[in-house]
Amino acid sequence: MSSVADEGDLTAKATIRNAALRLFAERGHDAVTVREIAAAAGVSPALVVHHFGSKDGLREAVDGYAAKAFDALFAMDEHDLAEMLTGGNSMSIAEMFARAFPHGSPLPAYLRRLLLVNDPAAAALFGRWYALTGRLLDSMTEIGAVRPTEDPAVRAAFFLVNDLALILLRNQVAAAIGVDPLTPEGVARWAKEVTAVYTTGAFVSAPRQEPS
Amino acid sequence: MSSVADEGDLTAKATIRNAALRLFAERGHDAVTVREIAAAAGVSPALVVHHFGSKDGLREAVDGYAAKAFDALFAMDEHDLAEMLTGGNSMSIAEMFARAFPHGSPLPAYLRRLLLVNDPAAAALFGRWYALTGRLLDSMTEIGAVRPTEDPAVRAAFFLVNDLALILLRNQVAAAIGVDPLTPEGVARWAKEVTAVYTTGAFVSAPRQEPS
DNA sequence: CAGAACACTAAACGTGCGTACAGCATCGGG
DNA sequence: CCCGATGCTGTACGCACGTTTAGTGTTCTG
Repeated sequence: MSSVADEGDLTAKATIRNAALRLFAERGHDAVTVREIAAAAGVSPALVVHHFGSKDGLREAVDGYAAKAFDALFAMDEHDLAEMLTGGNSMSIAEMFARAFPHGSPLPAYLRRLLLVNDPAAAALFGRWYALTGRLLDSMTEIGAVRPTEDPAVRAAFFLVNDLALILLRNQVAAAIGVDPLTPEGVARWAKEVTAVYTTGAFVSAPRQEPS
Repeated sequence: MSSVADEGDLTAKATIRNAALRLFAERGHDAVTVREIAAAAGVSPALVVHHFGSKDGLREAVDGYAAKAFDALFAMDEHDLAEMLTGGNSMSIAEMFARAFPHGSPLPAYLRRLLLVNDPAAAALFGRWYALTGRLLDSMTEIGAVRPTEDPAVRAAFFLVNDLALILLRNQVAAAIGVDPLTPEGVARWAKEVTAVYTTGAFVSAPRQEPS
């Protein structure tokens, strides 16, 4: 009853939404109770229902809020596309995540939930990012910055999936290489190696492709 | 009461475990009830508790079963390591998944769940696969099949993560490129493009690395 | 300044959950 | 032949969940 003002001057509704976003991202929708969300937001459970109609309504509100945040990222993406083509310093989705969301933001983890639970909203997001990746690679191929390929669909999916993998497996990668790959230091170290592989390759030559 | 024999000559206990594995993989532990598992296995809910003690006991049994399946994959991995080095036809984890698990197996989806919820078993699995990837790349570097890198830790993580991403984002990739990447046809198409990028790169040159 | 609208709470309700318990067949060993 | 063990079911219990309801201040508005 006193921690409503914990998050600055946010309204109680926004506080509830933020608490739900964080808890949903950490543990999944099913594992979080309305009472927990209310406690985390410092309000009564009934107020959650009062503002959002039901737990599922809250879920939809959180989904919409996250989608808007990701769309903002997407718009920035579109805007920087031309700059990327001319400037030459490419930027991955993971890099944009690291830049756009301050350390500790629950949004990367929420995206992970969405993608791995086969949420339709995440499928739409993936589709848009896939289309963008394809367009970007096409443009870069036209200007000679990227080698042509027989299978541009798979190449675009490969690039996108590699990028998202860093968000999906963030914790495991952090444990493996000793630095969180979504921090500025981590993303720099990661991008350096990835750029090297994407530019010159890693395998020296291909002795054979398929045995039979 | 009659579908116990639906899965051949399996015992009821194994039938329950399989049903739980499939349901857990599809919808997550929390979203599946003991009554659903029992119905899917064609037994009474009480029998689930009788055989596994509790829902959590069932979860542990399923985890152990899945871990054994993944360990078998891992052993095959170790065995094929030398062959890979000499034969030259490299094999990704995703390829081994496609080979080892027949179409429709719930195990890929279960691995996805394990990684999603930051299960310690999944962390251990990731750690072992990461070590294996690092060893493999080291060996291949020694014999001149892979270019040396300043940051072998990140390179190993990059390769592993790209591989796992195909399992994690299987559905989205299937929707994007029009073929399930964990089927023989899909994995062949995917591997061809990935090998090309890993061998010759995709970017023509690197104009700049980091602006400031 | 009356009164509607709004933000919010305490308490309770009904449902579906995991689980416990008692009992019923079937069967192998003394 | 019996009898403990095993596999399995029907029923019921207690609890935690999402949600409802009734009510209390507090704030806009005419």
